[in-house]
Amino acid sequence: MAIATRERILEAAGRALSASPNATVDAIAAEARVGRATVFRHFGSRAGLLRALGRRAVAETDRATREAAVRARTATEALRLVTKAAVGAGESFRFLAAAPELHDAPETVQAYERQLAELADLVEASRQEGFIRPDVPTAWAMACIDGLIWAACRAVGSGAVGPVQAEDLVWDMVAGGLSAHPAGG
Amino acid sequence: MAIATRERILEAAGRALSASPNATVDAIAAEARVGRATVFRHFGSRAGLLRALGRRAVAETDRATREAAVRARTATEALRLVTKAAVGAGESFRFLAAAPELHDAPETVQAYERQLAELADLVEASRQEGFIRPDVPTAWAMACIDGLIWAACRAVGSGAVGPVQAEDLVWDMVAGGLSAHPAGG
DNA sequence: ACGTGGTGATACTTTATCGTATCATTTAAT
DNA sequence: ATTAAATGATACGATAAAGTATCACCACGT
Repeated sequence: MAIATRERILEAAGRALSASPNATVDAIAAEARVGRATVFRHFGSRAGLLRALGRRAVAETDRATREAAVRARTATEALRLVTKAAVGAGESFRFLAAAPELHDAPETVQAYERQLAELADLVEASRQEGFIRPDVPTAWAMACIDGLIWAACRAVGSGAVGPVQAEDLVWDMVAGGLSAHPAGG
Repeated sequence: MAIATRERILEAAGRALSASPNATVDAIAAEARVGRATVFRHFGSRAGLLRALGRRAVAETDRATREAAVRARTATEALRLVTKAAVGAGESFRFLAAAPELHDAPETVQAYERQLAELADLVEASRQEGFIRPDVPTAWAMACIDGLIWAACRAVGSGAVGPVQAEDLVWDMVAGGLSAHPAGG
């Protein structure tokens, strides 16, 4: 059951760390119903566990992004699908942004920056299609999307809105606030 | 120079903790150009320092909110002024939301919840004035405002946008995404 | 000049958590 | 049934940070 155990630890770590970013290995092991030693056997160290979580988040985001790119016929539609996908998946690893351990993991940092660059390209392309308004800085558009995804994840987590509704609400905000044609998408 | 030292420590703590939420007392003292012992003399413990920061944030937010309420003639205008004020001041103590030490400080938690309730009242009143659309849940409106303030603070911090521009951008998003009359405010 | 209060520096204790080692126990494959 | 691998429990050592105690120093008012 090596693989299952490993996966169980990763998911438990996600839960524990999003509840409190300084969760100890002990707490994570308890959350996973696993001995503390097993965590070290699988990941070597706490930092190793964090790195594994980072890799997982990057891979999952890439998968969702690729799927969106395949389905979408316009950049704007891709932007919408990517945003929605991020709302759905974001809650699982959104806490990683606050993990100082990952700032020292060049692998994860590079992948994250690549994803940001891809998102910037998407925003630019959507602007070319006339969706994003010319007067909105790309950096601000990206910050907004990020902040709204964050807000949606938190709202879902606290039960204020449902998971499916949250995706629509985020895109409504993006379309209303950043677009010249609020109805579009 | 007791008062000046205390204030200097508080501001240094704000900088250090927003840079990395686990900053040690040692790092905070260094940032304040102060001996580590002095920090303990003034605040007793690390948790005491965090509590003092929390009280400070609550007081500052209250002050800004009251000032906005005095100036504004409508709830919508008050919402706009409060939002802008939060963008301006938020960067100083936004990191406190991630401080687990404060979740155990009932005083700060209560004050924060009171402020959230006041914001909810403001959103409701603005809805009555026809600004916030009827179909937007109040909880989502508040989450959005929070997320956008967060985004603006980060964008300002990274230098992507200027501090004054950020306030306008946030309100543009709120007006465009949550309002029936995007021009208003 | 003198004493007082605030400060810096330093050494020390305590505590929490990481990480390692060990061994008995369970689980899965053959 | 036997064996190898994975696991749980536990104990241990190492380290980093919190918190305490002490002493020398400086600034300031009288």
